[in-house]
Amino acid sequence: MELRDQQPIEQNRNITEMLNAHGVNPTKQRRLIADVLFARNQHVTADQLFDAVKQTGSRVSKATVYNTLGLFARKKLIREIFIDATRTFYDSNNSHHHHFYNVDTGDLIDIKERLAPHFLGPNLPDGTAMEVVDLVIRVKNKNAE
Amino acid sequence: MELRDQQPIEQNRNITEMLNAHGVNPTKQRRLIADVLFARNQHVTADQLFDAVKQTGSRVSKATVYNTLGLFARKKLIREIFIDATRTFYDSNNSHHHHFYNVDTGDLIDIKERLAPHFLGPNLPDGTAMEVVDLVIRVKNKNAE
DNA sequence: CTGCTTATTAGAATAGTTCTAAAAATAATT
DNA sequence: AATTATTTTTAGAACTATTCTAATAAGCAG
Repeated sequence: MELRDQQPIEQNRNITEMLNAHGVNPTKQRRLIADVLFARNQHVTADQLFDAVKQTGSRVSKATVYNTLGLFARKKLIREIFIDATRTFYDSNNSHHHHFYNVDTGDLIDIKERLAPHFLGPNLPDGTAMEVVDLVIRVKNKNAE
Repeated sequence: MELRDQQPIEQNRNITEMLNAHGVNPTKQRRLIADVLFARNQHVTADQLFDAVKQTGSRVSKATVYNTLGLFARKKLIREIFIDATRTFYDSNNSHHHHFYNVDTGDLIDIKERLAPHFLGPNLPDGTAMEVVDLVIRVKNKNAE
């Protein structure tokens, strides 16, 4: 059996290193959550992630899911995307990119191209530093009235 | 007395015309809400607006404030800004512009410069049309850790 | 007027998220 | 190893912004 096939172990070591590298104590629950979250690039709600972790047979409380997502976001492991008052997504891809949001279907899609104004930095309000640029392009279906 | 000084009446005519022009039936409550909302360029929450209307001595239910803000936003009289799960602002300035949000102070500030990628239009997902471009640049205080 | 549609209302209900206080796990110290 | 201190997790209650409900009121057309 090749190392390549031992995904879970590899993944797990990577995850632990990843958490450490971002100053996150890699506890059991955080690793369980991260395993599911970083299995692929995805946009998930806290609730979806809570269910997804349950699917794996592991048990993590909802409070921990919320705490962990908040922590990961603060530590820049993931990105929070606030679509509206009832839709907060967490993006397992923390790289600089932006999103389309289809208001008719609820789809949230990555934008590949770099669009955001990096050149804007110098014009930030006095005494502030850039935290993150959130660009969401809301689109609607053409057929929908 | 010059016409210029008769703000309320002028304002009121303008408001009514404005609502009509956007296909909004200018009912009494909607005019009351619009009077307060469009008195100046501002970012308000539904609750703040509810209170502000009350301050004027008029009475409008909270449900109507929510309904009206939703309607105005759909009709593009105003813009909704989703800062996070507990902060939805309504911007009485519906022109194309963007925002700084200071995560430490909660301040939401207009960005004067045009930054957003208009040139992006052609690359929208299949079968969709542009609705709105929401760009929020989150900043933090330099002194804050 | 009379009926028909639209708008408003108070308050209940909902949904997403945060809080609380206790238990459990982990780490540090003797 | 035993003890203490610190951090993390947990269940469930609490909270908050928003939406829903179902009744009333207002506006309009015939």
